[in-house]
Formats: sequence, structure tokens, C-alpha cells
Amino acid sequence: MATIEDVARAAGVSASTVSYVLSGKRSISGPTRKRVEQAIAELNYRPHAGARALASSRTNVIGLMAPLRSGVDVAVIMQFVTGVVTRARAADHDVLLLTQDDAGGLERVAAGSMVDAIIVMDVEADDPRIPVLRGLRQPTVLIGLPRDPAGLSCVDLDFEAAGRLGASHLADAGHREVALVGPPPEVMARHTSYADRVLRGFRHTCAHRSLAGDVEPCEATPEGARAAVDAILDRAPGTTGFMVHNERALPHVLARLEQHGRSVPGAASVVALCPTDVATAQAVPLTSIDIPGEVIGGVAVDMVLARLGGEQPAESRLLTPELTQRASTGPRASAA
Amino acid sequence: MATIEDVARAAGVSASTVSYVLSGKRSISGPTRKRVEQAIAELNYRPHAGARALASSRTNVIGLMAPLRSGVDVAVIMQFVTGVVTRARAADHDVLLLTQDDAGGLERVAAGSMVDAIIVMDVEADDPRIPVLRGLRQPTVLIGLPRDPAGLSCVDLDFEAAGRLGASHLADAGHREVALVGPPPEVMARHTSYADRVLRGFRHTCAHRSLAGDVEPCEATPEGARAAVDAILDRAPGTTGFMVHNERALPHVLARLEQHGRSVPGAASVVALCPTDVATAQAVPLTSIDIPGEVIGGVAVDMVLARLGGEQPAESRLLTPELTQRASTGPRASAA
DNA sequence: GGTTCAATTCGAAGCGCTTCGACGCTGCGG
DNA sequence: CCGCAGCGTCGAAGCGCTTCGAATTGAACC
Repeated sequence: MATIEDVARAAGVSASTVSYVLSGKRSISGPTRKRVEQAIAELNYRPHAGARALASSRTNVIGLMAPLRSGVDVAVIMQFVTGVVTRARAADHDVLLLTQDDAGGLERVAAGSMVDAIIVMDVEADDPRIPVLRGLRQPTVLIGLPRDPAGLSCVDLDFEAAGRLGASHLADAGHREVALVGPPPEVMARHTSYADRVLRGFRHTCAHRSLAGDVEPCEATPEGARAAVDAILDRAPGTTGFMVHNERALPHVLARLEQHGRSVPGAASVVALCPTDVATAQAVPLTSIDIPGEVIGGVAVDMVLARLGGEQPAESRLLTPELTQRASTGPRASAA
Repeated sequence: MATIEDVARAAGVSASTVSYVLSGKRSISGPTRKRVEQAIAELNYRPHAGARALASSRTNVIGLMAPLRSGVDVAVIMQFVTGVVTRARAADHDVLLLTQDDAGGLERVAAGSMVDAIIVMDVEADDPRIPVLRGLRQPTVLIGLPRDPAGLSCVDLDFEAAGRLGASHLADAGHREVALVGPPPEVMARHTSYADRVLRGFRHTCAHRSLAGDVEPCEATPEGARAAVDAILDRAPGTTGFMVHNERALPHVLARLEQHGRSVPGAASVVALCPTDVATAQAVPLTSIDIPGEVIGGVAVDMVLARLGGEQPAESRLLTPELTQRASTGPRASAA
């Protein structure tokens, strides 16, 4: 491997000059720059990442903790990951991927100076990783919103607003008895940030608009979906509006509604809270509120890099949810 | 941040001794080791990754190129990724994730000594990344099988055997007219390694057992699935055996068969080639040949680390596919 | 008692890069 | 005509670690 010395020799300059050509931190005359650039090209020189990190205490690597927990749809996770990697690359950074949900991993890559910054996904209300994060030298961005975000940067879809939006949409269409088919029970039990928030928003709107609002967590399996739908219709047979926040269960919820004779959107309306591509990939294209994973991942990178640069304070950003009407919602049947 | 010097001072030894305690490359007496370990713990010392990489030319990072191409199911990709990360961590390595499918990315991380080794996913028959790979200093493992694997390490499910196995299973059940519902056309057009191989195996068995074997690529959408099923039944209305190699289309293929009055498994049998969890998550639990993504990812790590260690030669490993009978296949109706 | 040898530990030389202070040069104003 | 300010470049120090050869010590042996 060629070193910076080799390049310097080939170009007839000193190593520091080559370094300045590369970094642009001091001005270099046109001719000199040309010679150096040519030498770099001829030798196919690449700076040694370790040496660079050692000398500059910058790695140009962002750590991404994307825990693969039961109950969360990996396809959705992958969208966030894609957003992070894409945006990071655009800013000349690489991504180190952590999938184990251990605070130790954070500690290791941060204290070992493997990364300049860290992005953490799938945050819980009282996430045990948060204290660790607070102690790190590197800036951090959470994707999700913990109970106490003070001093932390966070970004996410405004899931509480999404919960309100879904319920309002159903209410606007005349539905009086509505239900939220939620994520799997274990996701709720962990108090996963987004799950709690959707719930809160949904309940809030139900209360304000005097809707009968039922909530049922739902395993991401055909049986789980059947059981959830059955439970809801058992408790409140008059339920006509459904909000579903569970990608994997979605097709089976729809199927079960059909089996109950509640055709969509004729006899029942369904609003999905999921990435647009899964909403449109169902048998009936679903009215949905998008979870823009790639966008959020990208924003997370922007935020973390901003904090690396200047002395930006921590901030939280919640993206406004948008509902797109498709074929799964309509006016309440008896009202039609 | 504490440095190795700080630890050495605290323990009353030299820096090199601390280094040897950490690496175990020379014997250290019990008492000394104790003191050093205690100092490390007290100072919460972590070696600086960059410094270590510079001095040892080892990063303990594996590069993983997981391109997110259209037509490939991200959930499946994620299984491979999970396997890689998990196994890598078990061997004290981290994973740098590349999602852009550019040979330049490989070049960059390899030539810049950011990684010790590279694993490449989603290989095509004549993958343009292969020449680059051959030129790298770092060992490489492909997940997939290119046309000419000479000198490269490869690992994958034996998709050709899987194609044969699926067709044989249908033939054994008495089906004489069978069809392969394949991946999306763009995946086929790229000559994605696994797609080509399944096709070859499927056709091979059809020929040898005198089956009428149809093949139809399939977009991963409801419409695509409908179109594919319709096309097959249009060309060969007597088709009763289906092999589906397309996770996203699976539910819609099943639905369309029902719509044609071909109930599964009564009037049509379906063998899926997909991860077990997607096979069991369908409305009818599907007889399937598993794609063991996590296992393959793990093996890829084992292979690449083996080559880092000794002077192992390149080798190819194809895992034998296994078919699990579930509720979607049965004897041909007219034979029953 | 002198040697030899093994077991431990130390010191120093880098690994390849960044960065800071310094230096030589040119062109300007006084 | 001299001094001074910039500009462009260089040299050297150091980032924190690994690793090799060498030094030290104590035990074992003759």
C-alpha cells in the first residue's frame, strides 16, 4: 500500500503538503496541487483510516444501533437503516452496524473511538441505553422519543399525531365505534416509544370526539390477527372503524374482517399506520399514514453530523404524519 | 480518555506489558496481570481502535456489502445481515455496512484499511464487483455463486438442488404439470445467482421426470401475482403444482389460486422457497424449502475469518436444502 | 560460586497521518 | 530601499498502540 510519503516523494513535496491537498485546510498553489493529485492517482493512494483516526480523532464512521427485537418488522427497520446509510455516505461517512441491544456495544464502539457519533433505534420510554448514551463523548441521536428527552437529540414520526389523525379520519367518515389493532403485546409491554405514543394519540381523539375506542395488541401472525379481530368484534360488535399499526398482521386482519362479513371498505374501514409500500401491496390498497423510515434515518444523520460540526444544542424533531386516502376507508355503512 | 500509558502508570508497569496482558501474546505473571486488569477496570480503559489498527494492521471490522436492489425482499436480506453481525460479534468483530452496489465502495473501505475482510451479498452470474474483489488485499466471501468462482470463497444455499427438490416433491405427489413462479423480472434479468440456479434445477427435474414445467417471473405486487398466475393457467390450465420463489408475491399467488377455484392444497399444491417464518405466516402454512439466511451469514463470517487466520485456500460451500411438508401440498386432485 | 536458562518485563522503534509553528519568498506601502 | 504581510511549503512532534530485541531476575545445575 502506498503511503502519504510515497505520494509526497512522487510529487516532489513534503507529506504535510499532500495532507493539505487532501484536506483543503491550507491553501496550496495550483501547480503543486496538480502534481500531488496526479501522484495520488498514479499510486492509487488511499489514506489509512486508522492512521487518520489516530491523528485527527475523527473516524468518519457513524455507529447505528438497530436492535432486531421480536415483534418489530424487519422490513421497516431496514428502511430506517437504508436512510441512515444513504445519507451518511452522501456526507462521506460510513456506518458501523450494531444489532445487539446491549449498552455494552455502545460503550465499546464509543469508548474505543470506532465511531464519531451514534444513532440509536427502537427506543423505549425508559430505555436502559439512555444513561450510557449520556455518558459518551460522541454525539447521539435517538430515533424515537424516550420519556425524558432532555439533553438528547431525537427524531421520529409524530406517532401521537398519527394516532390522532387515524382516529379523526375514521370519525370524519362517520364511524362511532373504532378500534386500534396495535403492535404485538411484547412491543407494548416494552413501552416501545412509538407504540405508547400512537396509543395516547388514538385515545385522546376518541375521548374528544366521543368515539367508543377499543385497543387490542396483535401478534404478527395469522392466528394473532384472527384473535385480535375476534376479540374486538366480540367486545364491540358495532365496530366499523379500524386503525392497524402492525405491518405483518395487516393482511390477516383484512382477511379476518372479510370472514366476519365486514367487507372493506363497504362494511368496515381500515386505516393503516405503516410504510406506504406495504399499504399499497395489500389485496385492497389501504388508506394509510406513512412511516417514512428512509426520511427519518436521513434526518437522524443530518442531526448527528450537525452536532459534530458546530456546537448545536440537542433538539427533538417530530415529523408531521400524513394520511393518504386509498380504497380501504369510506363512510360508515349504516350512514351510507 | 485513558490511554495505555495511563494504565501502565497506574499498574506500575510499562505500556508494553499492558499490551501483552490485553493480547495474551506473551506470558505475564499472575500478580502483574491482576494489577493491570485492575487498573484497566478502574480507569475504564478501552484501546483506541485507530491506534490499534495502525500498529497491528488489524481492524477487527468486517465489511458487509448488502445492496438493496429492487425486487429483493429486504426482510430476507436482513436475515443474512443478522447472521453476519451476530457471528461476527461472537468472534469479536464489528460490521461495517455498505448498501450501495458500487465497486468503488469496496475499493474505498478495503484500500483505506477500514476492514479486515469483506462479505458480498446478492451476487450475479458475472458480477462486476468480482474483478475488484480479486484485486483486494483482504479476503473475501461471496454469498451466492458467480459463473466463475475460481479463486473466490463462496457460500450459499444450494439453490439448484432446491429447484430440483421442489419439482421432485410435486412430481412425487403426482403432479404432472407444474410451474415455477419466480422472482421479479428484473432479478432474473440481472442473472442474480440464486434465481438462475433455481431455474436450472427446476428445469432439470422437469426434464428428467417428464413434467410439463412452466416458468413465470413475478412482480412482488398483488397485480404481479395475479398476472403471473393468470399467465400460467392460461398457457397450461392443467397446472396443479406450483413452486413459488418470491416472498412478497406469495400471499397474492395463493389468493389468486383461490379465485381461480384452485383451493390449496385440494386443487393445487404450492411449495414455497423462502425463509421458514414467511412460509408459516401465510393464511395456509406452506410446505417450504427454507432459505436459512442467518445460518448462511454466519458461515460466511466463519469462512472469511478462517482465511484471515491461516492460509486457507478459497472454497465454495453449498448448503443442502431441506423441504418441510406443511399444509399446502398434497396429491394431485384427479389422482386422489 | 559461577553459569546457564527460562520466565518476565522493559524500552524503543515504528505504524501513517494531521497539525502547528516556522521559514522563505514575493509584492506592497512608506 | 527597507520592512512587513501574506502565501505556500516544510519539518517535526505526536496521536495510542504493537512488537521485537534486550535486560533483569531468580532458580537450577555443575
